[in-house]
Amino acid sequence: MRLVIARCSVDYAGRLNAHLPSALRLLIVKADGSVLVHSDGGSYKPLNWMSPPCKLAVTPGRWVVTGKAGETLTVELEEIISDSSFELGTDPGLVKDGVESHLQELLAAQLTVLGDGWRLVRREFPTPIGPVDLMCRDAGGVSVAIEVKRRGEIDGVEQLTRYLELLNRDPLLAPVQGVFAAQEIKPQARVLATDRGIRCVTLDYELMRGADDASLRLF
Amino acid sequence: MRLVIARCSVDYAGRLNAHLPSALRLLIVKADGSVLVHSDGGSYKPLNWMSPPCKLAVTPGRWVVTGKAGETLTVELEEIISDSSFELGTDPGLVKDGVESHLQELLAAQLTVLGDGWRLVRREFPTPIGPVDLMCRDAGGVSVAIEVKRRGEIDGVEQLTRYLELLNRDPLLAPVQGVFAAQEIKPQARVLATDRGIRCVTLDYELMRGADDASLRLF
DNA sequence: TTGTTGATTTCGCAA
DNA sequence: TTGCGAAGTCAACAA
Repeated sequence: MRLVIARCSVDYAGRLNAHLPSALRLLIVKADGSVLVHSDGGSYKPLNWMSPPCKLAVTPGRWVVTGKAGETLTVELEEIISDSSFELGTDPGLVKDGVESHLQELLAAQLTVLGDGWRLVRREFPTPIGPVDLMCRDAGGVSVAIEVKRRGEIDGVEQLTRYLELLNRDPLLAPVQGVFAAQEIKPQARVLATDRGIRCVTLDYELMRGADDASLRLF
Repeated sequence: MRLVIARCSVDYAGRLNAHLPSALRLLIVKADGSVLVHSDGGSYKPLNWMSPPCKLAVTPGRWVVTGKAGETLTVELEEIISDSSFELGTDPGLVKDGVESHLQELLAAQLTVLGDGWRLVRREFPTPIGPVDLMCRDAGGVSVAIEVKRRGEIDGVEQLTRYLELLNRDPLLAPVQGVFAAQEIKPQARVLATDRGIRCVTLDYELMRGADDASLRLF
């Protein structure tokens, strides 16, 4: 990894064109040849960058990075303040806990959140257009397809609608009800879901995780 | 901006929990207090990070960064290889060209691309499920809702279909026709749109920008 | 290889 | 401030 602090201007030409006027910035060249241009603010996103795979051509005062699809990042170096390189080696990688799949697990184990007497048919119930997160039957034996999201937006409602349309063609399952379950449901998504007869349920992750821990402690 | 190369392990606790085992990494502390943990590969996204606004508490061998919502990033420093700081100043920022909003502007100013006698009712025409990019009336006074995309895919057709369904419930507007306009329209999107009676129009960005420049030169 | 979906998404615009 | 849609989205996983 090479770190350069330099006064530079940058141009990108690819899907769009973008230009950065001259200023002091941090340039990072990673082991795979990818280049990041960072300012001293903003978020984790660089001002400009080139993703791997790409090729870096260095000439005095100018770097030209060319990507797989022919897009180019051109860095004009005007003044180099600092230039250093380090061998970091490969990274063991990130371990995550608490994403959608976890939410799905918890809900599958706590169907009483949705109603008494519900039972799980299966998780990741397969359909020709993709898997339904949870397939259940309610106390009356009616099929219910559940879409689980961390944040419920319109796309998720569309997704569930497509599943329901398909599932309702199967006489062994029909009629199939829909439940849209998320930690947070956007107003527009709620309007669309309600308009289509889909029930919306807000999930409390901390509460569900707590209930899960409590049930584990009983054994 | 402070750059540290160090052997470290990192823990994040917020919306989710994430852990990074010990390894050599680049740590960036920006002027606004935000922290980025980068490995020597991957993309421009850090392995772990804390976005501003946040507060950094430094003790020997340990950094604790606390975010606005109480989430924390904890870095355990085991061995520091390099540690340097730089004053970069504020960045003039990025200039972009070629994104959807620009395409929408150009089309609004050049409705003749779609047909003679068309007039613009308004851009970003509001509906309960989101704004329609362009609302127009054709030469015969018939309402037309236009969805503008850089790349036309199925999602865009679905979006326009939702708008049309809603708009056609309004007796003051109905019947409302649909136009799907994009620089590039995927075959599947074209098939779906055509099947639903939506007209597809491919936009030539360079040509439209040229026409725009030409019209400006007349004044 | 191609497509789909999730993300600590981030970013920008408009109400 | 808040909400919503786009992004040079990226990245993981399945077909």
